This record gives sequence, C-alpha cells and structure tokens, in this order.
Amino acid sequence: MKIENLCVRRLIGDVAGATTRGHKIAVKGGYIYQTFQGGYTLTPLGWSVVHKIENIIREEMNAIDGQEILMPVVCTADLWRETGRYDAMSVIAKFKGASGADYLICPTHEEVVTDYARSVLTSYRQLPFMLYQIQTKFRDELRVRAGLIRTREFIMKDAYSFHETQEDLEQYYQRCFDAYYRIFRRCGLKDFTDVLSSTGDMGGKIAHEFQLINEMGEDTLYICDCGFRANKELEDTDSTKCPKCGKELKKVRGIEIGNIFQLGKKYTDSMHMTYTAADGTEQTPIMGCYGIGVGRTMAAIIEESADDNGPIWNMETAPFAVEIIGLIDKENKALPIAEKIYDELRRDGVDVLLDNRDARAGEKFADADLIAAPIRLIVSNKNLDNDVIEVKYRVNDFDTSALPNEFGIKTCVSDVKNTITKLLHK
RNA sequence: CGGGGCGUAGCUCAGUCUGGUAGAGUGCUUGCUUUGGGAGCAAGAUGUCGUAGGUUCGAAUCCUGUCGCCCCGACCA
Repeated sequence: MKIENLCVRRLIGDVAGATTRGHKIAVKGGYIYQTFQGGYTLTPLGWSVVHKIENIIREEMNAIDGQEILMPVVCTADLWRETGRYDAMSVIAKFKGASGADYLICPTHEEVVTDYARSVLTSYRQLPFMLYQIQTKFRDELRVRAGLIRTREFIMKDAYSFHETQEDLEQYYQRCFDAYYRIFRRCGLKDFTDVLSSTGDMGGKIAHEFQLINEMGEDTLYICDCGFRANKELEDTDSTKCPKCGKELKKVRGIEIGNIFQLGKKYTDSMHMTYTAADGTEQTPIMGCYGIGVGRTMAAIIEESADDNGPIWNMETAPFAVEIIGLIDKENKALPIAEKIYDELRRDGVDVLLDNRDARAGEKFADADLIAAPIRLIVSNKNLDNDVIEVKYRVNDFDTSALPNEFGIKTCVSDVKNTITKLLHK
C-alpha cells in the first residue's frame, strides 16, 4: 500500500470529544471513525489490527480444540423466550419484522448456539466439544465511553463448551483460562490479570474476568498479596479486608477484556438439550462460555502501549510489518530505490507501506509513528552514500538493542524478512 | 433515563450576551523556493451557521420544538 492511497484520515492537533489517551490516539491515527454514538467504523488501519487480534484468538481457540462457526446476528424472539431472557435482559435491541415477527439483535449467543448444539448432540460419545465465533454483537447500553472501550456495537469472540460432567467442564475451563493468558500476551498486553467476577445476566456459579490494570478502566478490582483477586461487583462489601487472608485489599482500576463462565445447565435445561449417556439414561450437558471483546482489546493495547506520538504495536498486531520512507533529495536518488524495495517486499508477501510522498521528513516520521509499523526503513541520499538502508524499530515489549540499525541495499529484503521472524518469536 | 455542556469550512474553534447578512488557525488545490521530526512566499476553492417552525424590515445571534454529539451518574463485555 502506498500511503497516499491508504483511505485513512490522520489528524493534526486536538481530537474533540476524546478523553482517554487511547481514544485520542485511535482517532488521531485514523484507526476508528465514529459513525454514531456507540458505533464505530474500523478503518483499513483499525480493521487490520482487529483482524490480527482475531487471528491470534483463532489460533489459540483452535489449539484448545475449538470449532469455529458463524451464527446469525439477528434472531427471532422464540429462542430467547425459551430461556426467559427475551424479557429479562435489559440491553437487548428489539424490532419488528415486516411480517410482524419479534426480532432481536443478539447481545450474546447462548440461546442460538444451544439451539444448534442440541440439533447435533445425541450421544455422550460426542462430548465434549467447543464452538466459537467472532462476530458483531449489539447491546443497547445506556451509555458509551472512551472510544472502543464501551460501545453499543462491538466485535466479540464468544465460545461455548458442552460437557458430561462438572469435572470435565472445570478441566476445560482451565484450558481456556490458560489460552486467554497466551492470547493477551501475544497481543502485547502486559499488566493484565484474572479476577473472580459476578455472573450477571449469563448465569452459572463461577466466573472470571480478564482485566487490564489501567487507570482508564471502568471496573474496580480488589487485589491481595495472597493471590485473591476479585471485581468489586462481586466483593461489594464495606470491608476492605481480604476474605481469604484478612489482610488489607489493594484497589485498582481495570479494563475488562475477557470473561469466562461456568454456566452449568441454565441453558441446556431450559432449552431441553439432552443426550444418551453410557448407562442409557437421558442426560443434560453442562455448559461453559468464554468471551473476548476484540475491539476493546485493541483499545486496551493502545491505552497501555503508546507514547506521545502514537500507539506501539508488536509484530503480531501492527497494521503493517514494515513502512518504507523515501526521503526527497535533489538528484532523486532515494525515491526510486524505496519503491524498488517496496515492490520486492510486496512480491514476497510482506505487509508493507510505502511513503514516497513529496513531503518533508518530519511529516513522514510523524505519520509513521501513528501507523507504528515495527520496522521502519528510511531510504535517503545520506544513507545511500554508505550503501545502507537505515532501520528504526517501534515495537511493544521487545528489546531491539541487539537488532541491526541498518541493512545492506543488496540484502535489504532478506534482512527485513529475517527481522520480522525475530520480532515474531521473542 | 436524571444532571451538566456543545452543534458555525475537512479538522480545532471565534462570532451568539448586545440581531444588520460569514471569520481565524490548520488542512486542501496550483506555482516557485525548500526538504532528516508536521517549512516559506504567492494565488485559489470551500459553509443551505444541525434541523423545523416562530418573532422581526432583517436571525448564526432572540423564542419554541426536534435531532445529534460530549462529560458525570444509574446499567453493562
């Protein structure tokens, strides 16, 4: 992609209406565009990051035997009346179809997935299994906040597992728990943790949230040295003492990026999902569900990892792996070489952005900081005289001190590819 | 849904109190100079002042309705 053709508007100066650092940067860098209150368009840049986060999630969900599906965004009310949530859940957006049918935009998919799973399940031999999707949800929240931190429409990875026994659910719950740590680490998040949480509208007994510890967060967390960690929602007492060890609890703010629930039989019971067990009796499976806010995860990354000039991605999440900046010179030496390296990298399938604009260096550097490709190649007259391409790194959570700060002109393409590999395997 | 605030050029805003027919900065276009952290000079384009109605000789400005957006609260991933 050439930067002039990248359909993204970056802003200079203040962003009206944005209050948190992450929100300002996301708008200033042109990652998100507000279409309406609580609804954002993900720009080519923002969508690229989201897509990369989604792929990390896919890999880790598949690694714990998840099976990806796609369910409808909209649903008729009948399924939701089976569980009683059509009338019980406050955030559901409802509408009437042309025929007068009651529809809703799904705020979550327990009913829909259970309907599918019950159509498949007949025998205990099929258990356990986990189904997941990455899809848009809509919750008609009373209030939105801070860009992608709290929206009405949002992309969520939602996963649902079905089990014969509570022990099997607990074992799988732990696998998913561990997968979440891998996902968030790969996304470049650093200061995150799990906390006990309330089960809210989902039901069930045990639930954990994954929270990025951050001042901008909406949630208050209680944390104790003994390992006890809980959302204030759950442990909402006047006491500031740890219920486990009695010591004083620490209070921090968090951004909720994921949550997992041991649902039990709330949905499988009310929706009459059954199978024949080994002993020939009819049984109801036990269910778990596992969510990640995908857009919110992007927002959380920016909130945590950014400097005054823009976001700092890692190689797994950056919208471009490489940005090539060609600097203007009188003899027009640098630009053609920048373009040539660009063509070669592109031919090799590298995610690369070229900035050969007729613009000053400062403007190009400032834009590069906002786009934040981990590898920045600077092609200039000055460097070409030494037969080198200058390299700058902008990487979250990676010590680049051992990496070269220049590549040879002849070896540039393979040097770039080697460096990408290094940045991916830290 | 309660409380507060705001809608004027692509963006950030002034002008509204005290009515007289549209501004600044920045961005954009063209030319020349410049070119390693958002350059300089010159010329140029850009608005039904959110919207509907009312008052008035005359409304961005006053009045009423309505829509949208921001912040705080309650609700929630």
